[in-house]
Amino acid sequence: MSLPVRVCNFYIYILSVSDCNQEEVVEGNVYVFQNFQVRDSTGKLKPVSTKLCIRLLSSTTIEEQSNDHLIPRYKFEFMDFGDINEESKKVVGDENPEYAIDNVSVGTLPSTRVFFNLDIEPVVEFRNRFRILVLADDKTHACNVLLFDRIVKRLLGTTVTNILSEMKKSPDSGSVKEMYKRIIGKEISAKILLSEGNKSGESNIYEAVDLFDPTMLASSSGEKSPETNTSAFSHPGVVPGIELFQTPGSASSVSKKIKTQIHCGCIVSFHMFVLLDAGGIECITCTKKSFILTPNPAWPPPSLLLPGLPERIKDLSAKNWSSIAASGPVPWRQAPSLFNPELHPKMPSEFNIPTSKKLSDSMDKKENLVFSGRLMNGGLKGDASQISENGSKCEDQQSPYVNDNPHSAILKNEPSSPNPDLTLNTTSKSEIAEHSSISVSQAQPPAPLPAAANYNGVDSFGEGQAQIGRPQDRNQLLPRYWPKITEQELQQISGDSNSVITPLFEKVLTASDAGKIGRLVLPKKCAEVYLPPISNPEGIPLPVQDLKGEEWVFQFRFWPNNNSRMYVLEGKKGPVNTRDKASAHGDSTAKKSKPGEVTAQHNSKRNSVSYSPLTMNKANLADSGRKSNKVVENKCDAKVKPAAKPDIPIKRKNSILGSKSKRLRIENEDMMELKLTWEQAQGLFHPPPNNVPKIVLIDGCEIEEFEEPPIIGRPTIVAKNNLGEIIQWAQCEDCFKWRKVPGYAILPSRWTCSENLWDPKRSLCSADQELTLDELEDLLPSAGAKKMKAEKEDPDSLEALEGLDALANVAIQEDGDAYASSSLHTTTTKHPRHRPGCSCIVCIQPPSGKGHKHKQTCTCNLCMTVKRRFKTLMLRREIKQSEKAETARQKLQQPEQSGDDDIQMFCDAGNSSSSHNLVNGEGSNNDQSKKKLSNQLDLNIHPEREEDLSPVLNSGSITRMIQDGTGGPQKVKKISRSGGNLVVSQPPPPEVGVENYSTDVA
DNA sequence: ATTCTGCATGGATTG
DNA sequence: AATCCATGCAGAATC
Repeated sequence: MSLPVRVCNFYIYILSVSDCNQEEVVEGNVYVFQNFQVRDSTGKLKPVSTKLCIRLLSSTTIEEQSNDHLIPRYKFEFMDFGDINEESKKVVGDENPEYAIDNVSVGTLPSTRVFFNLDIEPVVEFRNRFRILVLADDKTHACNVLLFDRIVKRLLGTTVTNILSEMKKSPDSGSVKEMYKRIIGKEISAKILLSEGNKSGESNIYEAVDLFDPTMLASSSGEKSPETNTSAFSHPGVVPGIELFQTPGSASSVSKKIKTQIHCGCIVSFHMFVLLDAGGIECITCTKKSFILTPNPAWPPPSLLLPGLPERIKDLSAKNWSSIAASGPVPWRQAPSLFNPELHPKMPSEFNIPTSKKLSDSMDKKENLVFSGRLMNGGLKGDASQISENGSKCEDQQSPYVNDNPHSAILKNEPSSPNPDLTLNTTSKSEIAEHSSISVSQAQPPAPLPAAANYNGVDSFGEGQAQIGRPQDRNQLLPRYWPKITEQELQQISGDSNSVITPLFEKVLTASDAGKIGRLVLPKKCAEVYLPPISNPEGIPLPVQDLKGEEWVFQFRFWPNNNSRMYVLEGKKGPVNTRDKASAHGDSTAKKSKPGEVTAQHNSKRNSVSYSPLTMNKANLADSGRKSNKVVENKCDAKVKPAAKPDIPIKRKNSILGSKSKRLRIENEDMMELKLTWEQAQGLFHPPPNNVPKIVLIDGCEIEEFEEPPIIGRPTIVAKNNLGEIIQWAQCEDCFKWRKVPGYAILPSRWTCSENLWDPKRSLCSADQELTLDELEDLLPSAGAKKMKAEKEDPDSLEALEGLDALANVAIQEDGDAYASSSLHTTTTKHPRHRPGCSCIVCIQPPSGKGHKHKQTCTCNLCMTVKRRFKTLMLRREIKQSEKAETARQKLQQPEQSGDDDIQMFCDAGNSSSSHNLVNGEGSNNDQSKKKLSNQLDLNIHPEREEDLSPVLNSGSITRMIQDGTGGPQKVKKISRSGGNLVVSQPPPPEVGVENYSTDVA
């Protein structure tokens, strides 16, 4: 026995241990040898290429050094098999060349005691090189073997290395084909190690531990081919082929593959063929041609789904087949057992073949007809009971599954049981072609399936409606991801198209999904089960078709996360771009198609508040996958248009509050505040004053489009006074008394009597209410009654209304609570950003909610700034707009004309109360007026920017200033609220001549 | 300054 | 305890 022994930092080997107790010497351990001979090495078959060896004597002492970890345990010198085999031929005498080869070969052959750290790159490369995959044939048509170089050398007379070299030199050389011809049709005897399963008849998968060319090694092998009478490659319609490949990762992988004829002259590579039902293999191209005719198409091969195939190939070959090499010649069927996720728990997923498990399970019970199913390459199954030849369980063959995919992890623990669902009573081959790729994948049907259920793409928990497919493996998903779309909805979606939509999963969009970041987190299992497997974090483009047939392209990718993956859809291409352009003006559209349904388009990259289930459908998966990579159809329940930024079609749901996420779980109080209907939410928004909406028609829906952003205010009851003028009745937040305010007034959400600037007599809660109960009742039917009715019908409405106030209040107070209490209108800011050192009003005032109320006489920096700016503003405006002001005054004298709303509004306000006379220009010395104005002013206003605004100083223009928080003419479309069940203040009508709003209602 | 990108974090959920 | 995943965040890239 020869053992490599490390001596003085180089390796020699022990020539003889005959006189020594060799049991003490174990390969891989470190010993201290004493009293031994050193001599020149002899012989050609030696484990290390050193010129010296030692000879152990009876006096040799051996002491193990168990704790010496500084000495490497192994040293490897790699040679090509061909070279070794060549050398082995030169040896004579009692040196057994086979022994030599085995002794230094990789894997777990009987005489091999060489173990590799499989993670070492050279080892991986070595193990993946120089082998030939041969499609052999026996009665089961399911015999695939892997030939190593030594066999190849015997069969072909040359090594795989030489073949590769020749291929490189002359790719079109016919010599390679000639070489193939020499191997095709050969009878090869396989040395089979019968497992217990083989003996009992439970398994027809045999492990070939060695192969022999009977013509060359007949004498050395007493084995007889089990199928000597069967033409090894005689299966009709299948021309046998071989594939020879080298480590793809070592260089440009494609060029290193020797592609060989499979049939009909097609060229395939290892990753591009499909196992035929009847046995044998077929190239992808031909498979595609005949796909529709085959009963059991698998998931579209990755090469069809993934443009970025090379990465997959690389991983596949480098990681998976390496184990094949390690196990020596084994039935090819078993090879993919290396894909056992248990063995490669962190290996990126390569295959997503949900079919494999099911088919494999079933076929296990069918004498391994598993391979008669049309499986994609790799979708194979070995026998878990297979034991490596040396008696130890081959660590690379433990898994019965081929799936090297973490996707398959979901399958690994599932019992292997026959599945009656597998009965393929194909009623329509075309349907099968379109369905089976996913539907067959269900390992455990969610409900007992009818015996011999028709497998036509319609599973049991569908209603059997044609054209509506259901994924059969949804149990792999958490229930919350189960598609919940109804059959009717599916039918609707399918519409006239002949496409079959199979809902795959749904996900309720989270805030981050719908956020402007444009990234949708996919549930891991959903992604791994239904979407093409990806191995590269960059992912793959994933075309998604929306309901209108427009195609989107998301980037389906992942990033590492806690030793796992986080799958996301991000980015977009396609129709969204045009939509972006179309609405790239900051439009914010809210469209009401019908009550309760809203389509929100908000292109300004603001967060959409829409949360909706995202249903991923698989429509014509197989077909689309082959033809256009159109893999997944994205569907939303509501008729929605994709929001600009999330780029995910979304629908608005009434509530998102059921989310499992704690971050989305809002406290009860907040829930109440947010529990409002669309109409109620709309009621919060007051159209910008003096802003005549444009009516636009979108999809047949009238939409009021305003140039100004809406104002969030307190709902009021709109009525008319005895003069027919529009007024509003507002309820005090504190005393609940109703106060009359001008029709144009827009009140803050938390409005109280003290803010009743129009009627000082009733600016205290102690003042009596103008309205009698009867009058109030008269009013309520027109407005409040609706509200009350709504409340009666929906107990939540009251809460919702309260919520409205709260929401409005929040909105109003957001930018400065110090002013909210005394402000008539919410203020917004044009200030783009408040940087450190900014001296704007916002920045110099205390943080929101912490400021004190500023009295009229306050001379703090804030107030002085307000006054100063206001004064400057007024001066500039007065000068510049003097002519228009004159015109305005003229119009003031013609109250019935409402051509200049701003002036009207100003005059109304000015005349409505003697205490609220706004002053033209410098005349704004009335404290209260100033207070009011200051409260209404955009505190960050830049007078220069205001010059193009409303011409004169008036409440309307001021209001506009106040509301113009975003600068330019940002359009805000507001849904027409006519007929809404919530009466809110209407856009301030161009009322004129309202002398005194404190006049009692007639 | 804003957006994009990749990753980290930690609560929620599952096994 | 392990895993999922919603979201935050820092740095890079881009506007």
